[in-house]
Amino acid sequence: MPGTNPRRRGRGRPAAREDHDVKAALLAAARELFLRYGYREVSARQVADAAGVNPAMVQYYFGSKQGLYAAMLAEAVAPLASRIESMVAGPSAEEPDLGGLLEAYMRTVAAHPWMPGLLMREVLAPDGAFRERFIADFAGRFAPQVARIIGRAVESGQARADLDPRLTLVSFLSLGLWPFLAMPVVSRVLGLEKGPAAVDRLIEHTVRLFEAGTAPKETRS
Amino acid sequence: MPGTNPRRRGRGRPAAREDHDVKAALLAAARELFLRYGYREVSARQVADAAGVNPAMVQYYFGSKQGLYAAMLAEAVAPLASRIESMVAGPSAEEPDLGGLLEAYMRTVAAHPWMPGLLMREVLAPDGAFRERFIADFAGRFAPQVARIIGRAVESGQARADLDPRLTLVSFLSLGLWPFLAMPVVSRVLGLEKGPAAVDRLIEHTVRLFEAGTAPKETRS
DNA sequence: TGTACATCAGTGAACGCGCGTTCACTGATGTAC
DNA sequence: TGTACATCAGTGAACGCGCGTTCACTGATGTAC
Repeated sequence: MPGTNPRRRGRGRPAAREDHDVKAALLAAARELFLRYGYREVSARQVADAAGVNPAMVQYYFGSKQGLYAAMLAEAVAPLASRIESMVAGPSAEEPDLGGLLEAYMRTVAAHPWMPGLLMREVLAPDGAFRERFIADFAGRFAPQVARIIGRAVESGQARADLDPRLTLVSFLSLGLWPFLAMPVVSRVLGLEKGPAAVDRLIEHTVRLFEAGTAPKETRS
Repeated sequence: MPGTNPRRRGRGRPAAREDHDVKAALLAAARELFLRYGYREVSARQVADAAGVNPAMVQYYFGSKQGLYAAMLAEAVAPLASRIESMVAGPSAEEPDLGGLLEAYMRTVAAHPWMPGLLMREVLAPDGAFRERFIADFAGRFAPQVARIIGRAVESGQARADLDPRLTLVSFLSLGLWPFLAMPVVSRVLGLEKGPAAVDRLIEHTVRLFEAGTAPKETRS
């Protein structure tokens, strides 16, 4: 009875087990490794090892390493995209609250620590494989919407009249994103603490700076 | 006369030529490729090809691919470091002008387009090979100095009293660095122009936003 | 319910390729006499 | 100045390795009768 001997090398179709979903394990491992270290830095074998799975399963389930990455990315980004969608489509559209929007944005980024790194890698890399798709699906959708919100704030007198909405969006994104990326280094170099309280303080500081920086000139509270 | 026949395969010590400095060619090619695409993305063979040089020359002159990268980096960063050194040690130390400092910082970055990408890659990569050295030589030296300048501005009443100098430095760096990194994408998504005039406008906008954002509350010009 | 068999999930070895690096070797150049 | 030779700059082929991917094969599972 060679087929039923559990000591035999694991060839042939393995017995079904509820706790062993190869595809999901690959996706989870891919998420953990790719989002942290980037596509090029991680080999398909490393992902398979981390998932406890035969390397050939990458091709079996996803066609290629790129296919696995794309599937993982879609899964990871989808909830984020819908969250940002609701942020920019919410009441902000009617009566813009740039400070509130910045805070919501920063809290979203803080809740998804892999986001700045991913964005940097995809935005930055002069010939990243997923750059175009990322721009089309993500940046291209939300950036103009937020720029319009800022424009409305300028028109309604809630923000400084000489503000260029697009440059202000660049400042908005810079202030909200980069700090999270730089935090590990900054906290070492400047002795800043980490943890949720530090994140709260960073967000509070940043929102105040941005609000003061964009407030109309002659207004006082 | 095999040795003097120019058609013979190029073995043996090549005749000296003034216009052919192998080491300098490697450094130049390394600068161009590594600073643009990053260490891991570029192979030593690619650098050698770009330099028009035998791949073994990487080991011959620099010991290893890492050695070549380190030599290139030292050469590229040295003038930049001294420039920043003079910026933070200049009159800013006595009577701080944060807006002026930000403008000088941004102009330096704009003049060295590879700088943000390099910083991102070295700062970002969770286990980049040169991360520690970079922090020790660069970030660790200047960041505390600038934080001190900001602190002095707060004490002297030139900046808002409730400002945390370290968090303000984070905002300072974010505003000054990230836009250059994101510019290629932002200009596509938002239809921003490129070129020196656009850089001027970005810097003017950013300095104004930062100055207004850090200005004391009750002061008016 | 029992049996025959197509399908299905997965294995494990191997493929070709580019990588960083090594190494035996070459002939021009510099130096000593 | 001429000659002998150590040194020096560089060549070109090869090394072992990890990569993404392919492929022949296996035996459990699902289905048809």
